[in-house]
Amino acid sequence: MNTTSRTEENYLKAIFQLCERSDEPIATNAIAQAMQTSAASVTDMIKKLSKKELVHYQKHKGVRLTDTGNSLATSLVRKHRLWETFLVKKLNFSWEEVHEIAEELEHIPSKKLINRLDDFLGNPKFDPHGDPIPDADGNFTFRKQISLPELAEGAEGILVGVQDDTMPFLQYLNKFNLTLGTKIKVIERFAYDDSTKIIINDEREQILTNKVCLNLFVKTISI
Amino acid sequence: MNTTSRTEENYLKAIFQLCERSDEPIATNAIAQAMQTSAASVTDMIKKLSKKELVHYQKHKGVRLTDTGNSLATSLVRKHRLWETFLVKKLNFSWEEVHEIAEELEHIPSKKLINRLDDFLGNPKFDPHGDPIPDADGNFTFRKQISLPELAEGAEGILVGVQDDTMPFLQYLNKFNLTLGTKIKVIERFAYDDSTKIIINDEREQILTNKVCLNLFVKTISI
DNA sequence: AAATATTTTTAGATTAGTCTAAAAATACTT
DNA sequence: AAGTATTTTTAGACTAATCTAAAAATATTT
Repeated sequence: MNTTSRTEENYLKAIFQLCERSDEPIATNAIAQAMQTSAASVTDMIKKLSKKELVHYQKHKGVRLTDTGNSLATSLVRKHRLWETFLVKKLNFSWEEVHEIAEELEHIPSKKLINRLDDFLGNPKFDPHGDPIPDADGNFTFRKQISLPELAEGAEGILVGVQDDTMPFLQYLNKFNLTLGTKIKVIERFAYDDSTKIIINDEREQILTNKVCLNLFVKTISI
Repeated sequence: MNTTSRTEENYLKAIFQLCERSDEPIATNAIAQAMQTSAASVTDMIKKLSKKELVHYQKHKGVRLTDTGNSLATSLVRKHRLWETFLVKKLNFSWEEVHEIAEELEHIPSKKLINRLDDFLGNPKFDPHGDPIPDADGNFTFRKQISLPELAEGAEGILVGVQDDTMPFLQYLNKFNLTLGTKIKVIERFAYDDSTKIIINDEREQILTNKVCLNLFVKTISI
């Protein structure tokens, strides 16, 4: 049988996501943590995926996705992000609450379904979180993260990282609810003192000094 | 745990559907046939569902759904039919090809999702096959089948049965592609000879004699 | 009502995915 | 480089859902 179970799919996706940040092979323990399961279970599953040639694996050396494994995982990400877009744009869900439902929907197998959904949504390039949606061939625009001062006036972005990761700075951010994933819209830049007026999560206005802005990385959203 | 697995859900739905046509308790074998599995597996599952109080069961006496079992099955039917409607009305699937996909989608658990989908579709009362869609409380209009002459001019129906089931008649119907599930729209009735002009599947016009019409049962569609 | 046929249930095995506990391999520390 | 700590793998067991084959219960026929 050349079919993948829901569980196998979830493992593939977890590995895919762990690959995104590093080119190193992925450790058993890292997968166990991501999947909320034991290292022993992960080893079992890795062997199975390896036999199916979905991952490259040598004992004690971690795993990498094969090309088939990678394209399978990419198609899961495509489905996940298209369904999220559907939930937000058509069913009026807020973009914090869609993840869990999309985790389910992404396992619906029909290729025709997902391509029709893609068309129905107008072939969006990015999902409501600002993450790129792979097209039917698995290609997607990599959107590099930029620092907040590079974000144009009027543009929106998602907070995805910080330069300065010392406690005082992180505490400062927390005070203003500037947590990872927060949506930031640049309202205006003031040349006088280089400060920037933003709106946080479409709700609250806030002024940030240039020093703070330089330490924030965002991904732009263009829906 | 008060949660039902995908497999349990499929059994409940099968039992529900077998209940629809008869008030008798459902036989193990009937379920086995519907589920394409062995009678032994059915007995195992029945015991499990009985322990969960989703079915009433006595050995060798067949099963019935309990109230909870029934409302669970009803909510599956609701989901199935709403997703089918979505696929046909929004994603332009033809209504023969949606069943299989809806079999998957009906297991997505979120109540909020299905209610939003219902609203998005304009709270339809019937699915593309003409079957009634239960509302959020599990109530649905029972639509009795009528013979074709009872269907008003301009109205549409789905062919669901025949009175005369002799070979010559069935062959006659086949020649005109009047198979079960065919969509029939009444264009005009001619008093002169009691014949009826219909459109078959939105495609082909056809004239039927009264004798033929009297032998056809349809369910009306009101979308 | 006895014999036969059918249906349903039990018994015991199988597979996928998981677990814990112990063994083996690798990595770190001094 | 030797000893300790950590990570990974193996071994063996568990659960859900299934299977086949045999036993038990019910239904049908003569």
